[in-house]
Amino acid sequence: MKVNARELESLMGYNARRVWLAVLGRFGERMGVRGLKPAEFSVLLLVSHNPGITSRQLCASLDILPPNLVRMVHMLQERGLVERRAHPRDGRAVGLHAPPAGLALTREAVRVARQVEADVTGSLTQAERATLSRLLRKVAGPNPGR
Amino acid sequence: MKVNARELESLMGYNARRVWLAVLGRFGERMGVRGLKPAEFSVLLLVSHNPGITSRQLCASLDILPPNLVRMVHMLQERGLVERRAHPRDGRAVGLHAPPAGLALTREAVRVARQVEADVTGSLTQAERATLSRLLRKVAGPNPGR
DNA sequence: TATTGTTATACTCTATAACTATA
DNA sequence: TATAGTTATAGAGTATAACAATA
Repeated sequence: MKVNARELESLMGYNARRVWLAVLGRFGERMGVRGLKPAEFSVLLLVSHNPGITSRQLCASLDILPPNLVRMVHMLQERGLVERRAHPRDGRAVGLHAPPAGLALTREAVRVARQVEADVTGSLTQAERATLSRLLRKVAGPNPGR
Repeated sequence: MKVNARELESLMGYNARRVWLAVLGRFGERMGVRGLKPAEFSVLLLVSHNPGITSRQLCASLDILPPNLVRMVHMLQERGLVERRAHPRDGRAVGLHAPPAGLALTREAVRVARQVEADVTGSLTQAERATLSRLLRKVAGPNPGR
C-alpha cells in the first residue's frame, strides 16, 4: 500500500530537513572514522579561517550556546586540532588557533564535504546544483547572531 | 571583528540546515501554542491523508524509529486529533484515523506551514521560490524507507 | 555593572535491546 | 520464524541557571 505524502513533500521545510539529514548521514560515514562530526567540523573550519577567534564569536557565528561549545573545543584541543592562547587584549578571552594538524584536517574535511554535496545532489545538473546552492544561501542569509 | 565564514556558507549542507532551523523556529512560534511540533505535524498530516495508516508505514515514510513514534501518536490521541482502530485484516496492526478535530488542525497547520515558508523565503522572487522548492524536492527525492 | 568562559543540569530528540501478541 | 507495536533505557543535541575572572 502506497502512502500519500504529496502535500508533506511539497513543503520546503520538510525537504530542507531531508537534504540536511542526507548530508549529515554521508558526512558521518566518511568523517566519522576521523572522529569529526559536522558541528565540530564547522567549529574547526571557522578557527582555521579566523586565527584567534574567541568562543563568543564562534557561538554567535554558528548559533551555538556557549556551554555546548566547551566540549567541542575541548575535544578538538585534545586531538591537537586546535590550540588555545591568551587573548592579546582581553584577559577574559581565549583565542583559538589551528596548528598544522588542524589545518590539514580542515582541508581534508572540506574536500569530503564537497564530495558529499556532489553525491547528495547527484540527481541535479551542474546548472541546477549552482542554482540550488545560490538560492539556499540567499534564504539562509547572513547570520544575524544572537 | 568580522568573522570569515565564506567557505562554510558556501556548503549546501550547512545552508540546508540553517533553512530548516529557520522554518523550525517560526513554525514553533506559531503552532507551539497549539501544542503541535513539526514532527507531530508530519504524523498528523500523513494520518489525515491516509486513513487507516499503520505505525509501521508512518515510520517508514517519515524515517522515524517505532519507539519514538509511540509517544507522538499517544499525544495526538490524547488530544483527540487521532484515533486508533483495529486493523481489518491484521490483528497485530492498528489503523490510525483523523477525526474532524484532527482534520481541522491539519488544515490549519498546513496553512501555517505555507505561511512560514513564504516568510522564510521572503528574500526570493516567486520564480526563485518555485525553483528552490523543485530542486530541494528533487534532491530530497522519494523516501527509500528503511 | 557587563562580558568571557565554565560547570552543572535538564529537556528534547534519536537510537538500541528486549518483550508481547499476532501472522 | 517474521512482523507490529510497545517498554525501558541510553546516547546525542540543545537549553537554562549560576558561578569565577576580567573588563
